[in-house]
Parts: sequence; structure tokens; C-alpha cells
Amino acid sequence: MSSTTAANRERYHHGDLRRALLSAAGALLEEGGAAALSLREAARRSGVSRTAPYRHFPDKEALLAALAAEGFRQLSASWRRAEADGGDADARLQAVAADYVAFAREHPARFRLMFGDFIQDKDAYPELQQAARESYRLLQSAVAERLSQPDSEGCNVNLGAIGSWVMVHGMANLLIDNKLQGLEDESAQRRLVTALSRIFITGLTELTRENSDCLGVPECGPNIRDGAGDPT
Amino acid sequence: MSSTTAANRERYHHGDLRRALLSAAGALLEEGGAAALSLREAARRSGVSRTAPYRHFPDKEALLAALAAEGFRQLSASWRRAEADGGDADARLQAVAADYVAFAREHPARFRLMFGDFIQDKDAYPELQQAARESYRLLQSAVAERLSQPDSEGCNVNLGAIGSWVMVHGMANLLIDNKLQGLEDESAQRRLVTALSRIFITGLTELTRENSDCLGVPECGPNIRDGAGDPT
DNA sequence: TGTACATCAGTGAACGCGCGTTCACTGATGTAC
DNA sequence: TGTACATCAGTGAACGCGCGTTCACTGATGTAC
Repeated sequence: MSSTTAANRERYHHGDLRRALLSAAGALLEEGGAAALSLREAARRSGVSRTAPYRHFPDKEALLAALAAEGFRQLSASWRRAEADGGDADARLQAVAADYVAFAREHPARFRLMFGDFIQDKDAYPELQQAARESYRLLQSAVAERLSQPDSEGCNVNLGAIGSWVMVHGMANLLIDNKLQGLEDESAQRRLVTALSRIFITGLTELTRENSDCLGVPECGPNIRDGAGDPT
Repeated sequence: MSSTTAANRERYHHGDLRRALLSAAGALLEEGGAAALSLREAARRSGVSRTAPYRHFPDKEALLAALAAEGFRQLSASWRRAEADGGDADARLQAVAADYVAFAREHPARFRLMFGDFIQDKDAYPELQQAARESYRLLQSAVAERLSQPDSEGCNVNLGAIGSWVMVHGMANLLIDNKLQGLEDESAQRRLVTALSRIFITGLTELTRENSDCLGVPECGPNIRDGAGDPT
């Protein structure tokens, strides 16, 4: 990587500055979080002047949005990989939950960027919208598949998906903020996420089996606009 | 408030600058989040020179820690109020869950400050440690009481408390980051938190009743040092 | 195959901003005698 | 009750920092003829 950078630095035209900036910005994110990420430093690390990034991103927020979109795509990719690995519906849902938490632990700053309030108007970034939507779709389908098993037939998928999301999201956040003692190693974390997932599915089944009762919860989902059918 | 400020501004000695700074900083937090909070602006709003805050806080982080501690005390207070209101153990646990989420929604920036990574070494602030510990203690005792009811006797309290925390924390975070669509009004949010709580307790009961089985999860708790017995 | 020219992707100087923190200082307060 | 004096809680100037962004510019690239 450093040899490539050196080679490119010789030339006036960088070659693929956009990608280089995303990679440098990603490294900054890992090192010091979103607060420590600056366009100037990303440019510096890409061996380019301070103002060069403006040829590729209209402003800083656009770069943040691109990084967040990358994150969603990574998450989706890891879920698709797990899906390809096979296993029954139960194991697959557990893998989805574990991957969510693992992603947060491995890329905490990225995770915060994806779910936090760093980007003001997300509507302005259709790439980000779409990547986020796709991730939720995968989560939802894993839940739906699990709930279509004989033992929990007819359970409310909407509530199941939201509840699963709430659960993994809560655990991911507590973990990356280092709030949980006694769960430092990965296997302990995995056992917790597995246990919570089992408990949740069991409770959901018990309370909503065969009548799709939603326990009074209104229809809800992720707050992501569907850019495909957007009339604007 | 403005009259008090005006009156105090006349005097050389402020009267209670520490409290004034905390209040101004709290307002800044509400307005623009922790990123928009600066010592200089808090001083300005307290009608005092830029350097005056250093008479009351060694540095900016100490002020952040004091704000976070305030937050935990508010949360604990609202839980004690609910406890005093009576109700059965089930209703009380639901109130605890609903209050957690309501607190986050009403004070999102405070909530992020309390649980995020803004303060580097939390060990340096025993007041904060203690306030956080007390909050978790209250949450845990509400869970313990609920699990001591006949229908779920012998369930694992440790797992119940962690799971409940994960659940309300996940929902709080998704809500303040505006990730949930169709749950804009408070009553919908309350119905969701109630439903998830019921589902969780039902599942936990089903899986761990009368044998205190922990489903392979190691003993764990909040990552808060006990400052009381600290030998240093 | 050579060349004029439009377009693209960089540069470098500059603007204007707010921040945390240190330092030597001074006005106000309260306490010991 | 009066006063000397230590301590406390402010002030104001200054340091040094990094940031996002605009602007007029120029070197490199590729394409039409």
C-alpha cells in the first residue's frame, strides 16, 4: 500500500483518489472516531493537497455518507456469506445477530457513523439509503424465515424484526461503549447474544403464535426512504 | 433566570458559578449535542470571562463528567418516583423500561453523553461512577422483584437485568437516532417497549424457570468500578 | 498519425472561525486577633 | 468593633492549534478532426 502511494505521489494525477480518500478516512475513523476525521488529514494521507478532495466530494458530509454506505455494504456482505454457509433457519438468525454485534465490535467508529447523528440530511445520499435498506431487508428475511418454522408459525414478523434489531443494537452499543463487564472475550459475547436471541424468539412465539397478534404495537420499520420509487 | 443572571453579572463574585455553568452547559447540550458544547460558550452564557470556569472544573472533561452524573441522578430519581407510585412488580418493571426510553427521548444529548465515549477515563470521576452504579442497581432490583413473582420464580436475575438493559438501551438508541419509522408518538413507543419487555420476560421465564439456568452466559454486569471500597 | 482544444484533476494561498488552556494579575471576601 | 492579611474567585491578554471552504490557477489527459 505504501509503495502504491509513493508511486502515485510522483504523478500529478493520482489514479484513484476517491478510493484513496475513503481508505484514509476509514483509517482515521478507526484511530480516533468520527470526531477525529478531517478532510485535510485524509488528503494529507493520500499524498495530495488539502483542496483536492473537493474534486470528489462536495463537502465533508458527503465523504461521511460514503463511509457509512460502505459500512452497510460490508454488513450485508457478511450476512450473505453466512447465508451461503447454510444451516437451519434458527442457526442462521443467530448468525445474523452475532454478525451484527461482531461488526460493531470490529468497527466501532464505523458503526457509530452508520447509526449516529453525524449526517444531517440522509435523504441527500441515495447510495446510503439504499445500502441501509438492503441491510434491514436481510435482517428481516432471516427473522421471517425463522418465524416460518413449524414451532413458531404465524408469529408477527414485523414485531420480530424490530425486536431482534433492538436487541442486537442494544448489545452492540453497550459493548462498544465498554459498558459490560465480564464479557470481554468474543465467545462470552457470542453466548450472550445467542441467549438473548433464543429468549426473544421463545417469548415472541409464546405470545403471538398462530394469531399474528402484534401486542398493540403499530406497524413500524426502519426509517429509510425508498429511493427507487422516489418521484423527485 | 435572566433576571438572576443580570443581577449576578453586576457583582464580581458570581454567587454560584458552578451551578450556572452546569445549567448553561446543559442547555448547550440540548441545543447542539456534546460536539457543540464548549467551555467558552458556557462561560459566555453565565456572564463570566472565558477562564472563570477553571476555578470550578480542572478541564472540559470534568464538566462533561458532572453533566453525565447529573443525568444518572435524574434517571434514578424518576425511577424512585415510579417506585413510590406503587403498582405490582410487573407494572413497575414496565415503568422502569418506559422511563429509560423516555429519558433518552427527552434528553438525547445527555443520554449520549452518559453512555457514549466522550469521557476518556471514567475512573477519574467517582461521582459519575457512583451515580451510574446506583442507576443500574435500581434497574436490577426492579427486574429481581419481577422475577421473584410466582410465575417466574427462580429465573436468572443476572441474565434478566442484562437482557432488560440491552433491550431498553437498543430501543432508546434507535429512537434518538430516528431510525424507527411509525413510532413517532410517545404512546406507540410505549406500546413497543411494553411489548418487548413482556416478550423478554416470557421467554426468560420459559427457558430458565426453576433452575436458574444462565444459558451459558458468564456472570456479567455493568462496567462500573466500585469507588467506595477503592484502596487508592 | 498529428494536432488543436475542451475538460478534468490537481495546486497553493488565503479567509475566517472557534477552541482549550496558561499566565500574571486584581478585586472581593472572610477570618484571627 | 476595627484592622491586617490570607485566600478565594474572578479578569484579560495571549499562545498555538486545526479545521472547512473558496478562489483563481495550471498541469495532464483524451478526443474530434
